[in-house]
Amino acid sequence: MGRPTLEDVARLAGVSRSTVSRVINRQPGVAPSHRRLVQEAVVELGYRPHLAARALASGRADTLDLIILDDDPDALSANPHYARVLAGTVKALAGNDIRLQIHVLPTIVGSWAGTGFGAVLINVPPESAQRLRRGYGWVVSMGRSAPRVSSIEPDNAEGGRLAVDHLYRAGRRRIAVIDGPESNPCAVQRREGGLRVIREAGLEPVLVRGDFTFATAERRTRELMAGHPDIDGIFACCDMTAAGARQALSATGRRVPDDVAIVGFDDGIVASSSGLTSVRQTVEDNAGLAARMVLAREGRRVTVPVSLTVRESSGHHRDA
Amino acid sequence: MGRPTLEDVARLAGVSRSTVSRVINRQPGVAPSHRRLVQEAVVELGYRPHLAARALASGRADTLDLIILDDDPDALSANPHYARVLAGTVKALAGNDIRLQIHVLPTIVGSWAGTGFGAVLINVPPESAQRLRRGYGWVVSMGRSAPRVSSIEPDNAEGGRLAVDHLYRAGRRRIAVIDGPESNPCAVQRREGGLRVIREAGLEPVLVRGDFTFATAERRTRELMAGHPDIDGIFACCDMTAAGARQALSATGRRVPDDVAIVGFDDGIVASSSGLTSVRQTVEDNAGLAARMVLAREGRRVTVPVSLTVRESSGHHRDA
DNA sequence: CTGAAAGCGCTTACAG
DNA sequence: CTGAAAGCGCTTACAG
Repeated sequence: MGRPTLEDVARLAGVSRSTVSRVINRQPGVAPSHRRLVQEAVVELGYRPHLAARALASGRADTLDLIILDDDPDALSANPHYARVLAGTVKALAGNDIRLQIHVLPTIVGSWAGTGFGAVLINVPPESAQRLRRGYGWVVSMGRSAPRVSSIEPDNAEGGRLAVDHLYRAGRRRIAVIDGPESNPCAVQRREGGLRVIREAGLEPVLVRGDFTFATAERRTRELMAGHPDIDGIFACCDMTAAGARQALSATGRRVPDDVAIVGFDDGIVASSSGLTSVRQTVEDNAGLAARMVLAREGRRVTVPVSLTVRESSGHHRDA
Repeated sequence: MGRPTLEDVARLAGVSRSTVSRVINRQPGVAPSHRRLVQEAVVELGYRPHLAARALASGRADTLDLIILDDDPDALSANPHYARVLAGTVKALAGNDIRLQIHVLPTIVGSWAGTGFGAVLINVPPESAQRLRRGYGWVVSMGRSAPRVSSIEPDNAEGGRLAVDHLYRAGRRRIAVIDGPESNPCAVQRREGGLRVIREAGLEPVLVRGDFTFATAERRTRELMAGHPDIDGIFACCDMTAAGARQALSATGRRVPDDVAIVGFDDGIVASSSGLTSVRQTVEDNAGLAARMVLAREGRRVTVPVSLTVRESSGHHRDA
């Protein structure tokens, strides 16, 4: 007999399809007694709305959009950070019969008429996020955004502090910070958190401009070590940057961590598979929460705690 | 005025909606003259089918399923290989208005009634693939599968040969191979390709049982080096395995590549971000091709060439 | 607060 | 080979 329909629920509850529809969609203006009857019928039949039908009737799609701003069209495979976002979103949507529409774009042009439930935004600058919010009705940004845009972000500044504090405690006194894109609030907060600790310790920070890519980090670290051969600690504002820095150090004959200790940020696969000390952020959980916030139309700004995972790159002792 | 509908096309072409539907869906039994009229109208109006409506009317979904078999529910973020598959699929589907339904499961239980266009299979053993093929109507397996299941795979045996040959040419004579799950045809072929080269060189191979995970590789490599301290080269059948091996070597005081050279397989982010020599397979392209094969109902078995990317872990010389 | 009815844009027997 | 018609499972004015 196939899956139960609205009609089945209506019949069992002894009301009209309209009423059932209203209850399902949490619309106001339904007598509490009817509401209860419908809810019971839904449970009894195990009813779940047919999303394609809803999409057709309502004109909106049964879709959650994931919008990733990145110049690299292959970013999804090149940057494991996105994979974590995707993983978290997929997990949050599991069983919900909601489809994910993934967009990887270099930039947001014009205005979008989002046709689905809404969108989760990655690396989208505040102004664009604002526009998308209007087009979509509902968006949640990963990382702080414009005032009226919901967001969820790790405690970036605290992460920066943890990283540099760790380097300092390990005895490092010439510490460089490699930051990320100036347009990325996360990158800026991490840098500032790190720089503050360096200054508070009475040290002179060395700042290197990064862009969250391996290649740039590698090049800039070579330049850094040429100009400041006494650097003994590096805080990189993401793991890819840390990996690039390590590559440059190794290529120029420095030992890690003996000569230079490195701490990254993300604690993703790049860090865990290569012994990189890193600030841990729960990307998967954050993305899952963002997705759920979109679906539930929740508007708020969440900051998530971070921690430090210590590995070999900052001097974790060997066990044999 | 909104997007054009079937009705609009029918009116412009001067035929019925039924006829238009038949042309759109490439069904036989339409007069060539009518077919042309419809096609012209489609182009003129820029008509594209409303997939939710089609899904509702036909009972099938506008969806491509991606089925990943993995014991780890977080595999999507833990293993960057899947991210590459996802990236390739998303790219192939871009602009097609087709949604991706992603499933990460420990095992395939019972029979599935696939409701969408079909499925791309990752790590699905032949018998299950066979069943899914029936349920879905159309599937394509990443990696060789049952006789009647279409597949696309890298030239695994050749990759194994390339890897070991490279170690041999670098002067390594005590070479170990860490393989993958016995149930995974890719893993088996890589191992056999590598072992053959070792034997052909008149050497005695050392085989280590792996499972494509970092943790197992780390543990087994410790055991390996305890039992065979003279090992000077390791071919690991995937990058995660290579990373685990390297971790174990470093933890037990061996230098890479000076004491032991390592070659992995995949050449994904784990390899490129940490100087790991690896056999390159074009996962993204392969996955994209698989997706397109499902949509086009193409049935064939494709083998894709591989190559070797040499980095520090096998003795690539330093540049400064 | 409630329901009858039209309609979303397609597909698919069915009759011809 | 073709078209009129029913129907997929919902939503949403509209009237009451």
